[in-house]
Amino acid sequence: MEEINIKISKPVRFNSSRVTITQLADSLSVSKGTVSKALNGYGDVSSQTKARVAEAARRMGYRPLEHAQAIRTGRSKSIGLVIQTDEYDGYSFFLRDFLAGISQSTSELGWTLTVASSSSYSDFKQVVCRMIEQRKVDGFILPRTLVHDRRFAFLKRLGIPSVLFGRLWENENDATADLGPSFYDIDGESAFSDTVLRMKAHGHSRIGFVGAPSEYTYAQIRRSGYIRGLKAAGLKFDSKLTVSDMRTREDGAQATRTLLEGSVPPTAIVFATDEIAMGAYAVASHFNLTLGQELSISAYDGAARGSYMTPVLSSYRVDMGRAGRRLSSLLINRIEGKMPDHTEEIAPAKFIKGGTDGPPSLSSSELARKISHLMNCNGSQLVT
Amino acid sequence: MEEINIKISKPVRFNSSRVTITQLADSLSVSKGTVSKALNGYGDVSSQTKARVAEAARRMGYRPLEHAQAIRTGRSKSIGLVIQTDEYDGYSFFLRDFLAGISQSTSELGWTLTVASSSSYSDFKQVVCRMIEQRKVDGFILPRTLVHDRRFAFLKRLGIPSVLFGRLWENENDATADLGPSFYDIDGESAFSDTVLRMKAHGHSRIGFVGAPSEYTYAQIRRSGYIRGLKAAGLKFDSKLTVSDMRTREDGAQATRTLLEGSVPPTAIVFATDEIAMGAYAVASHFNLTLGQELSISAYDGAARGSYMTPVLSSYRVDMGRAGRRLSSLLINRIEGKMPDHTEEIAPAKFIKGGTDGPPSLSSSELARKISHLMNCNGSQLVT
DNA sequence: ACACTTGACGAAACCGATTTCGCGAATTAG
DNA sequence: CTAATTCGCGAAATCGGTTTCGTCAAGTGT
Repeated sequence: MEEINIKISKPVRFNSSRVTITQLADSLSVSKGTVSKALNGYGDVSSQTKARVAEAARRMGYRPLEHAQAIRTGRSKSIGLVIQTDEYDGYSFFLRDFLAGISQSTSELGWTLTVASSSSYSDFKQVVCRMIEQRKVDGFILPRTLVHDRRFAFLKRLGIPSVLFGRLWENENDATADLGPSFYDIDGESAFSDTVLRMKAHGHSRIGFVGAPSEYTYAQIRRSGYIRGLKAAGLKFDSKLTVSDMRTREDGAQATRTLLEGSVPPTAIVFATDEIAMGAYAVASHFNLTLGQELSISAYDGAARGSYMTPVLSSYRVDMGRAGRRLSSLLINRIEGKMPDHTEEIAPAKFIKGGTDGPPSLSSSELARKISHLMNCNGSQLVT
Repeated sequence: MEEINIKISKPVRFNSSRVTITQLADSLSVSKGTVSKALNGYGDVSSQTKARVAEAARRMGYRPLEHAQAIRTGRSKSIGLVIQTDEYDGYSFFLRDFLAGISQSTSELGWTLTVASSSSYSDFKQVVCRMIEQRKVDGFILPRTLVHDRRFAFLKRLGIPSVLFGRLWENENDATADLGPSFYDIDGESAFSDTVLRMKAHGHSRIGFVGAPSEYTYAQIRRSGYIRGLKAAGLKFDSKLTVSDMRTREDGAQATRTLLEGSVPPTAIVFATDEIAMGAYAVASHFNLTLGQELSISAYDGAARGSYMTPVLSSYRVDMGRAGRRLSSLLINRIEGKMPDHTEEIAPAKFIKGGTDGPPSLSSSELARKISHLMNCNGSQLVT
């Protein structure tokens, strides 16, 4: 009987240096089923084996191929973000920090961030369907919630998990045990309430408000903060001191002008966003009013946009990186079932003192007189 | 022989409404191998069968599951973008349009966009390796190229396709047939050359330049455009009229001041970015100079950032959406082999006339006199 | 007319995981 | 001490595709 040396050379395809579950199983002389079960915490494996497998996996640097997992489990370990190109370019200033926050936390948890864009609601639906059908993502982060947010309703109907940046406003499901969506939001209400109180403390008693487009939840929240502040300050709400649905700097200028030309004008105006507030600078300079003295203004925004102005706009800063991080881990934990279906988190905004608010140097009637005088002299052309 | 009716009820797992290749194959009574080969254009299938399969696929709305393809082919039909959080927040203004452009084109081609972020170069390497190892992406778009871009070199070494937004500057592989990276870029050189010529046409003859951080390719390109413009205008380069490596608005103010306090100050200054140029406003107001008359300035940026200033900054606008779209389709076509490995595309920037450039109302020496007079009176405190 | 290529397709292996199922050993119950 | 569970694990099916290989029929050369 002769001995034959047979060398079976497995076709060692260049495996791009990944360790597969088969290699790991072979090296432990167990089946790959056992390895899989051990790593996924089935009760089916002895704790001793579990430890051996875990140790070997760590040592060999094994990481399961998520594509392969996805085809069996239907989970892709990826979350989706659809940026909307159809809306006013409001949050483009914060987008970078927001994205960085999301992707940072996502990647720390071993997940992936998939970004798409949509130019309309029907586009949104299409994009989402494609991603879901292809199982590219397991859930979505929805930024910039609307009062009646069809996006959330749509995803909910499809059974796709989502978390919102911002709240819904409506209470459509009040009778049921349905708790509504999970969200992370900034406490805009307190910020605006505080702003009013601060103005009151400066000595203002006529305080105006210029609101953002009312379809956005944040617009409602900021407005109700303004009203809460008035109450707390013992001032009464005067609809002649408020304007709504402003969007751009030009809108803001127009609104400021409208308020100032009233018979009893406000000596302080609170703006829903920095963008809108920036319109006030042109009007103030047109009426020759020193901001922070003859007219006080304050606003709110996620970024230091107002810091480009002179004087620097008093405003609130939002930590968008944190928002992204929290939302991402909220969503992932929820998908993995590590967290109750319903979570709410509300973070404070941070006041950034600028030079545009202070004690009024003119009373409302003095201000009215100054303005009407200028109107008579100058006509009404105004460069924004 | 009795006939037995056996009803084999396949376990109809809820397949989330996807059509699988098996279903498609069954409905055509061919094997799934044939279907796959037909759809992927193998020569192994008769053109008649190909047509039948294609027709049925269309009719049934079959779309192969990309995860499943990925585990066999190693291709995930997804491109990656790593946004960098470690650099000055320069392009955050354009990020939204850029992203929207990328994802739009990506999605039109049936691909996906995966976004990650990194806070350093070594972080970048890690992030990239993870994505590659997991075969999450087939290639990368690299924004904001550096003169010596280690990111590109790194990916090239790994054999991962990439396209750059911006060029490299170095010519490291001149002797070889290596053509360097594919890129899309904006013709900043012409923009700056044109700006100098425009200033010359206004009547300026001392034209300064304030440059961006020299590690960025765009900084080199803009600077060389400035120099080309000087040559074309018949002016000679004076190193006392240029400053480099500026980044922020404060840097810009400092640079402006340095240039203006020279013995023969420039009557016009060209800034590499809007951000830097915005520092000039404070200096101009400090020295009581009217922009667009006593001092002309012009800049360049991807966004209308300068439009927040009064007067509006004369500048260039870049179509970031288009950049994103082109880069994405460039990369995808290249990965699919439909395009040569090397492609260059250079698009023009669009001049946006503001109010900060015009004929000089003072000569350089008059300007110098005015400034030195103010310096003697005012001391040198300057608020930016 | 016969060997020889070529064309078109099915069967089956494969990619890298998860999950079901069944079996033998160890443990518990009666 | 035997019967019934429970435990731990391997074998094999599965997910939805791609790719290799073998086969059989039709077409070609001499």
